[in-house]
Amino acid sequence: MTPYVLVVEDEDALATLLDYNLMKEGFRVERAADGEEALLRVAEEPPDLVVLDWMLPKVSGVEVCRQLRAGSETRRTPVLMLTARGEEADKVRGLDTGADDYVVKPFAMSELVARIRALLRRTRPELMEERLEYADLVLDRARHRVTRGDKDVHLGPTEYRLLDFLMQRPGRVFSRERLLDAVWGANTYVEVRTVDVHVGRLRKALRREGEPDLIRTVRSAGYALDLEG
Amino acid sequence: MTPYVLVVEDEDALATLLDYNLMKEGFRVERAADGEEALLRVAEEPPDLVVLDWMLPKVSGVEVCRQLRAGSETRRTPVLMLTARGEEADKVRGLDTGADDYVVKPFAMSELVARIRALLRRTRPELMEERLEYADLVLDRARHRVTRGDKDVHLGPTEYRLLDFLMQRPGRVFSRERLLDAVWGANTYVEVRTVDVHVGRLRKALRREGEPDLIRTVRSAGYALDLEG
DNA sequence: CGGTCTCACGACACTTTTGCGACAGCGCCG
DNA sequence: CGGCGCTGTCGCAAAAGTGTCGTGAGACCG
Repeated sequence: MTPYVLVVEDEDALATLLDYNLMKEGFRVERAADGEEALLRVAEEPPDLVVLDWMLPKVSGVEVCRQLRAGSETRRTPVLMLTARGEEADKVRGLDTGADDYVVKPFAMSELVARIRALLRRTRPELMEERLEYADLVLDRARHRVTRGDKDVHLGPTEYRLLDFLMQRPGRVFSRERLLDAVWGANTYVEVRTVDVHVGRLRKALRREGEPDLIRTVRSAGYALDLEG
Repeated sequence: MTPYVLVVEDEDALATLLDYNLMKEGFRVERAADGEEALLRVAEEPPDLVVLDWMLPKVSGVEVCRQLRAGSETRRTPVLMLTARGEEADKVRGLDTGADDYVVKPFAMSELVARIRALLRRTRPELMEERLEYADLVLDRARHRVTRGDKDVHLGPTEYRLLDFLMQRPGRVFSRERLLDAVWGANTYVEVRTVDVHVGRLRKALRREGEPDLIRTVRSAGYALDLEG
């Protein structure tokens, strides 16, 4: 979980307010003060959703949006536009910009949050799911609790996030690099092999006598959550 | 309980009176002196109910009400209008604009409180629940009393509110930030770690020889009311 | 069937996060 | 006033979790 939202807004006070409130709502937030910085950050780590001010220094919101649509990694990243009252609201509505939704300033924070939630639910339902299941494994995000066949499994924070990520796409193989990005965050500097260690720990925690191993190692490729080790 | 009521009233004496009385009745109260401030506060933290003066500087009560109805988060927030005597004719329109109830100034405080209670009971029954239970824990809101297995538990005001909040969703994990918002109020500036201290105090107060700890710590995530520490 | 590569795993030193006792400040009440 | 109950902050020690390394077992390849 912890969807990653990039807030692109030049007005500092508003950016801070957004940051604070979205953080509070359980999102991971990064900020960019202009279009240029926004594109840099997106390149660093593609966000799950972008909140984009219409008017921006250097590269305008519309242009940022266009470029997002051009990138293969970000083509489907939902964009929520912030527009001032009279400001070209019709154009945004017209959707020529490629924004998926918009709110008009000034807006209620609660409305913004609701719209963000709605967008994410539409585009990335697995991020919003309260409960992930695979085989006899259950991960309950609200309770922050993992069980395997009714028995509680205790995980450290990192193993928990790792499992959460793997459970979003069971069966799929992820490279160590991909896992580092997803679980540790894009700009953390950690040995790649550290992933092995945590996968090992997760395996151990998930291990049940007689039950099959749920994590599959794909030699020289990565790991996957999968019946049949 | 501790429903959060936003009082929007420009006349200072009346606002203070309302604040004082509602507080006394067990509500958490915030004040806004005009429509603009009201909308800001609502954006910060959506209240459980709004007491709204009909006549307001900057943005009128009707307009505030209309905007509340526009926000998806606040669409269902009950609004209680305060109208002056001469504004009788406007009563109907007040209800047209989406207010859920109204009282005519001057009014008896007890009537206002009764109407607030009625509205909340209708819209947010879980907030008005008289009695919360979990395991052998009982929190009686009417008596403002907590017992664990027949034995009285003494709590300070903060621990009481904290427990009340946790008991509304047992098992769920709340971050320290979320708890600060819910228990201390959204715009109070208190160290995050203070939550730990109060959780600690609550734990101690709830502790019974031989019984399990009812509060679960989730490392790097928060706390939950839960059997099975 | 060796030579490589890759991975699992235990050990360990280091960080981060929590629990807790101590303490000073505050508002209230007799 | 002076005590009392409550609060918020500190600092420290314990607990829990983290990242790196070395070793050895197995997998893959020609």
